[in-house]
Amino acid sequence: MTPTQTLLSNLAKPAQAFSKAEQKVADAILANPELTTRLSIARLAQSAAVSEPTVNRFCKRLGATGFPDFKLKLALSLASGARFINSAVAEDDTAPTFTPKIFNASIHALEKTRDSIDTQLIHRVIDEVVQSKRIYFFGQGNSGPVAQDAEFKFFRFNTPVSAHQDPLMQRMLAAAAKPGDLFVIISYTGRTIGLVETARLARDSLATVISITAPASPLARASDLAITLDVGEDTDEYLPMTSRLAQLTLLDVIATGVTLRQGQGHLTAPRAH
Amino acid sequence: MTPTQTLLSNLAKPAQAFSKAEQKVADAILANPELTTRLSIARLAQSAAVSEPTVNRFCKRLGATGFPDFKLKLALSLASGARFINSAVAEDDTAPTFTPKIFNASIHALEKTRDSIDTQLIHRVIDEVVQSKRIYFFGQGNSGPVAQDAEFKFFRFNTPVSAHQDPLMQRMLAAAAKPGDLFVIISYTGRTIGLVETARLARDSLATVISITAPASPLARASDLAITLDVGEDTDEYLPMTSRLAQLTLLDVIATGVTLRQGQGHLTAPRAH
DNA sequence: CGTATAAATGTATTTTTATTACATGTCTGT
DNA sequence: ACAGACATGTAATAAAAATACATTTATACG
Repeated sequence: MTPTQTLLSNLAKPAQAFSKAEQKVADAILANPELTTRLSIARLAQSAAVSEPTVNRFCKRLGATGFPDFKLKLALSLASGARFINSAVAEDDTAPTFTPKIFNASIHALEKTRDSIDTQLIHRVIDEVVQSKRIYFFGQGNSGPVAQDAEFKFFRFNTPVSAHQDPLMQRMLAAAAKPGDLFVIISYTGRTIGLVETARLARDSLATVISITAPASPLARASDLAITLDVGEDTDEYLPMTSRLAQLTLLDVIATGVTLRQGQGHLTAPRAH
Repeated sequence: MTPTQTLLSNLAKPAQAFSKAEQKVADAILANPELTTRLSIARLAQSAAVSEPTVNRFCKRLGATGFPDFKLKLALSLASGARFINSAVAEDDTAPTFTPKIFNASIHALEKTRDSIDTQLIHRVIDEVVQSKRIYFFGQGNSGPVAQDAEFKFFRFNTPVSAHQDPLMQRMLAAAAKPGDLFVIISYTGRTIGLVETARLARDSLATVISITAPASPLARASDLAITLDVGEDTDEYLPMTSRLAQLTLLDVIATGVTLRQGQGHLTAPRAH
């Protein structure tokens, strides 16, 4: 998905073994990356106080075929907000520094999701939603609020809808499911045993199960349709989960799709609170 | 914010009064925009079957200073998915077209929020959170799930925390508040009378009230500290609310700030479901 | 319908920009 | 201190883009 946009982050990495002159080039670029994308090799060389071939070699070392290609990749990496991505929140961060980092992490998660969504699958999910007689949104833990948010969103349609966070209640509802019921199960990991069993129960009762979960997870396999979100590893110690946002937006997409399908419009319902 | 990235959309617009040769150029670019960003003016001219100066003039007509600048802007507009930005969801949209639109709207909301956040205020909010003995998150309707999400997030800290969506319960808790209690009230409009009264009640009981709400709203005025989010007008008929995402991310920011302040780390708590 | 005029497009040239080849310098290890 | 490798710069070459200008094509008007 996201291509070779590690450029800027590579640049900033202190681990990079740059030679003296190359470090000067890196510094000059970092001083004003935006500007650099519009500079000629001669001007950049001048502002870094090195020769033109040094700049050229620098570009090639970073994986570009030449200076113009480098500028292109730099511009791309700037556009995608990559300057903060990968930049973990550190112990010594303060509000002005970690705030944009967290927002950028969220933005990045949405961009990644946007670029990896299978729209054909979305189409089929919308089909199922439109055809269903009853919709249940299930989520546990962090995904609970997401399910509840979905309930609010889908409340506008004619189909009865409810959200449930309690595992026991989920299980009971799944066991009592009827054909025409649609269960939308939201789980980041897709490995919560209770939810997987609930999905199986619901399918055994001939209801339809759609999950929003991790690729190749047990839950995904146990579902009729699985929208898989690979938001990223959330490896970073201080960065909070961004998966919720992707899940929420995905549900926005589905709700919008249903609205359009029904041709009756009006997601512009009252918007209190 | 988002700069002059209307380039691609301008290109595709049939209304554009291009001359014959220029239309050929536009077609050639549209046929493969990605590739075009790496082409020389000579090659593009060749593939469009026009002369090089025609391409150059074409670029200038579209607001670029020349061909390289044009390529740069084109690349930027591709990277940011700008082909969909500004484009409202329309009746005849299908999954492949409205999906990126909705994601872009969400991304845009986060970008806007990121760029308008008062980090000094965030700093003070973090102070309050750290000093509090007890935290309540209140939200009604669409903000209910946000409050609940916050509860999950703040659960990791030592301070007792709970989220409440029921207006009556909110009111009761506010009336029974004690100094050292912190009420975080989330409301998009900031005009829900119940919530405003709840805020007053809590302050009368000498508790601290922080709101995440609309600028210059009654709730903002009734709070000790108000983080105001002006996400935008949500004017578009089919685009769903994006404010929740901004609220959620903002709470992420605060939680991260608290974690850093406590110097004990570990937002990397178990991440099930 | 033809001519004048303006607009559009192309050709040839110049200028700018990027790359390459090669020479010089600088560091490393013995 | 010196051989060798590596880094950097100088100068020449090649490529790309922009410009000036010529030619063609369209348009308006008598």
